[in-house]
Amino acid sequence: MADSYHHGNLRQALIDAGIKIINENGEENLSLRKAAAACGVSHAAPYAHFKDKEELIEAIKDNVTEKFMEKLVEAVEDKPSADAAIIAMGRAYVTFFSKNPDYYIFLFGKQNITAHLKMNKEYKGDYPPFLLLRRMYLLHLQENGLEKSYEEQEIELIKIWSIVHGMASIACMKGIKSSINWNDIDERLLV
Amino acid sequence: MADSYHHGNLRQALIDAGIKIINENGEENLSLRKAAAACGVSHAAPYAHFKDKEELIEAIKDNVTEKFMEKLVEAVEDKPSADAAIIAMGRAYVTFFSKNPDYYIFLFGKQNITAHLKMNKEYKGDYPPFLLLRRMYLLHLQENGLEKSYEEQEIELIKIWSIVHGMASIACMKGIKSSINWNDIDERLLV
DNA sequence: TAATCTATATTGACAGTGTCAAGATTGGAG
DNA sequence: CTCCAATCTTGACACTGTCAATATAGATTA
Repeated sequence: MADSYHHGNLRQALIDAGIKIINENGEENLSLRKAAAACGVSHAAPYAHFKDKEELIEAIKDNVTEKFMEKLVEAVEDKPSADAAIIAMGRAYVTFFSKNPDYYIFLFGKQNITAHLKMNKEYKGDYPPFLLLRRMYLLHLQENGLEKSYEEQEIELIKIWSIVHGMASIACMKGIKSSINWNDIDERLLV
Repeated sequence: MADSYHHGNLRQALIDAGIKIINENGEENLSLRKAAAACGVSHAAPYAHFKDKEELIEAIKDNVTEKFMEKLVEAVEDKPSADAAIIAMGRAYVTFFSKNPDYYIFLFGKQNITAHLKMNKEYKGDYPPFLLLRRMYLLHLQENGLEKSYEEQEIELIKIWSIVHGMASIACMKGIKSSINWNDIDERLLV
């Protein structure tokens, strides 16, 4: 099936090839033609599966976000308390992008994330990692018998996420503070 | 001088044209040829001033960073205390990018900021806004008679910056929490 | 002033890019 | 078996970054 006229699974093959190119040569080196060539297919073949270069990139983003979510969910599982889960999630969040700066730039760098979120109906207007954090946070309130207004909750949530996301962001700018071991200090920042 | 063979100030004209294109049509629409055309000059003329497209972009980054620093310095001036200055700086930081999401994406989005910092000798390995924050923070310690180890200082600094930078980052993702008025809550987050 | 030098700008070319239109191929539904 | 819709190819176009060769002009020097 590999060398027949029909590729068989070109869509996923293009996504995988795209991820490979991005990891090896950066996003600016990703082109539809190269991805097509990597799949052994003509330069216009991708247009049977993606209307745009943009649509391929969005598909790759979804794919990477899935991997991201796997790490977050994995970090949250089997934790004794919501607080521990939140800390573990923050640690995983920063670690993920610290290990893969290319992914951070790829996911958040290029453009407003809104367009991405809007394209993917499954998100229903909210970002999966943020939803996970909210779930953990509500658990935290419940476990500690706390009551907060909706606005207070949103502010605290944004505060936590801002710290973690900002750390991840800064962790990717290695030039600024490469001496700090992010894996060690993220816990101290979150408590 | 405008229509003579020699432009007179093509370098700055290209930077200004570049900023205009980015603000009006986004960075992905910036091309050397368009910037050259906007200056009424042939398509290869920019190569007399910039070795690369990248070098033009770096020059534009410097230019935008200057504008950014102006706002931060302005916010810090004439404040009664270091604490007030830090809060004002955080507010200005978020406001700047909240008003100009394109600038946030342009400055931090595309690639690792390291390359940019390394290219500009003037930075000497540290980012001007971060230096300003550190100065304010040291003032804060002094005013309140606090003594902290170097590592504690760095962690607190990163923590503050992470909140602010993360907020700015998220403020640019309007799709996620557009209902929040960032100008109102940043103070509550910082104290 | 006149000659020359250097920074600046032009012209023309090349490979690579995204995208579209027209046509070829194929697997599967009827 | 026939035909259709999905998939893929071929060929073309405008646009891009970049380079080499050349032209121009402002400044320097003789």
